[in-house]
Amino acid sequence: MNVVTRFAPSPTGKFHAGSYRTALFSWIYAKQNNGKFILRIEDTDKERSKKEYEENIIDSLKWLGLDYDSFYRQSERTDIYAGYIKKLIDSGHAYISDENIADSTNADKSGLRSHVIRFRNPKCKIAFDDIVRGHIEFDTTELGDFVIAKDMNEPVFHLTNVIDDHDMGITHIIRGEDHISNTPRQILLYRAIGAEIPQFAHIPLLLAKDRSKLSKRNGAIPVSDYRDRGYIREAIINYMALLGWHPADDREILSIDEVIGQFSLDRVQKGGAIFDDEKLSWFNRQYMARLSDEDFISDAKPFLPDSMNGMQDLLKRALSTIRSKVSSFAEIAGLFDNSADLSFTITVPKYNVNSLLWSKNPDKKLALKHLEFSLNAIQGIEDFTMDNIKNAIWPYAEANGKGDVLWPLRYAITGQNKSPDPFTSAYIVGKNEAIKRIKKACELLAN
RNA sequence: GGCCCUAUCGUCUAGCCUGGUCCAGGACGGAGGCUUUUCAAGCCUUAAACCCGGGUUCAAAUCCCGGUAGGGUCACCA
Repeated sequence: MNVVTRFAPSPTGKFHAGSYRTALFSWIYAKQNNGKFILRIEDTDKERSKKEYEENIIDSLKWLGLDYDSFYRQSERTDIYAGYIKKLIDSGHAYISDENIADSTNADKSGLRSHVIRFRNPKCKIAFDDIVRGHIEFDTTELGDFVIAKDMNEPVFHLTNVIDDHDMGITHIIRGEDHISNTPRQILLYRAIGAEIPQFAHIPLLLAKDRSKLSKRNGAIPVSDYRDRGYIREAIINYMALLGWHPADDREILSIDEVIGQFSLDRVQKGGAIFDDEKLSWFNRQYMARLSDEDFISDAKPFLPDSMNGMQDLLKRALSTIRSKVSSFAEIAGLFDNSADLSFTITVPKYNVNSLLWSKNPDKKLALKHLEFSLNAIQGIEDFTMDNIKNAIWPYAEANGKGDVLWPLRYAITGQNKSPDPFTSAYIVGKNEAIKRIKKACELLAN
């Protein structure tokens, strides 16, 4: 069988994790079976559908690399639906119904039509076998004669969804669990139009922290925000794939190809999963760590503040520190802000003399003596590398007390309680600047 | 409320089909420790779960029944 899956969002909000995971599973399933993946914008609700949301969905899909083979927009298919509605009425499956608007239970009665097209419900038992949940049965009696169109040119979700899935040859409908209860009436519709019923796979919902359905108002962060914050797309895909699915072994870092290779709808979880931003962040860090220095710098470039322009050398010297401090590219800028970990590389630190003293042994003379040693050692280094700096000072520090020697040195260079170690810090600022700063600290201590 | 779905550490999950190898494994997060005596990262260690009650069985996280809890859905939205 030639597998065809689809992702059918309504453009009524930004593309967030909930719908993204649904799209991802559909996409993976299509790829894995050498099938086709279709994007269909379900914009039949003219009130709530917005072009900007459609663009956000398309952009996000593109950024993530979820490519589709065909693209449709329901608002452009009105004629097709009208044809089906006519057939349904002619065959007696549907009828034009007189509505008593006053009796409607609908809270908002504005916009209600006096005539509407309803499906003639045969009121029977419907059963289907869901790929992830197994056998599910419903009695459609309570559904009544549900509305399938407001008029010939304004069909409603259930109808357009069924017609399109049939028309586009969708073989597997992979969608959220919230659609389970829509399935029986859609099956009724498939039968009425004489269509084959596709396979259903209802995947569990993504939940907010309070275990309710993830939604815009409920902690759902748009995928485009992650892009803007400098997340790596593979990290997002990897993490999302693991929400509701798990490979047979214990590995968690999986490439997209590995996920496609191992994915199976049978192994999809039945219970909903809470989206955990911290774990996503960990995944992103893992993927950042795998980047070469060159790739890291080029990926980071768009996120660097203007003040970093022309400071490529500094960026390179500080790279190992940056890598250890950051879990997304957008965080790099913050590292160089006032009083942040790397601000000393841009602004010469100001501090109180006493800060130069190791708290467990606050002795000015001792600190001065050790600092003078470090100064000499550093002045004597020809090739100013991190290793050479360390080798020049480390034996002395071990002999004379690491805290006593290293704390004043680090503080002299960085002026901060929290910063990289003294050797790294010296290396990042460079030999001349390091000497300058240590000399200044010595003067302060001498007075 | 009706209908439907679900139920393993705080979170994501493995195991459940084919009962014993599970005093339940991995990962995130937590706690503690190590390190170039500050941070971060890294490494090591550690706490932490089979919703409850009945069965079936020599043996149940795994099978059966009944509760309970959570979620979804009940539109002229999708």
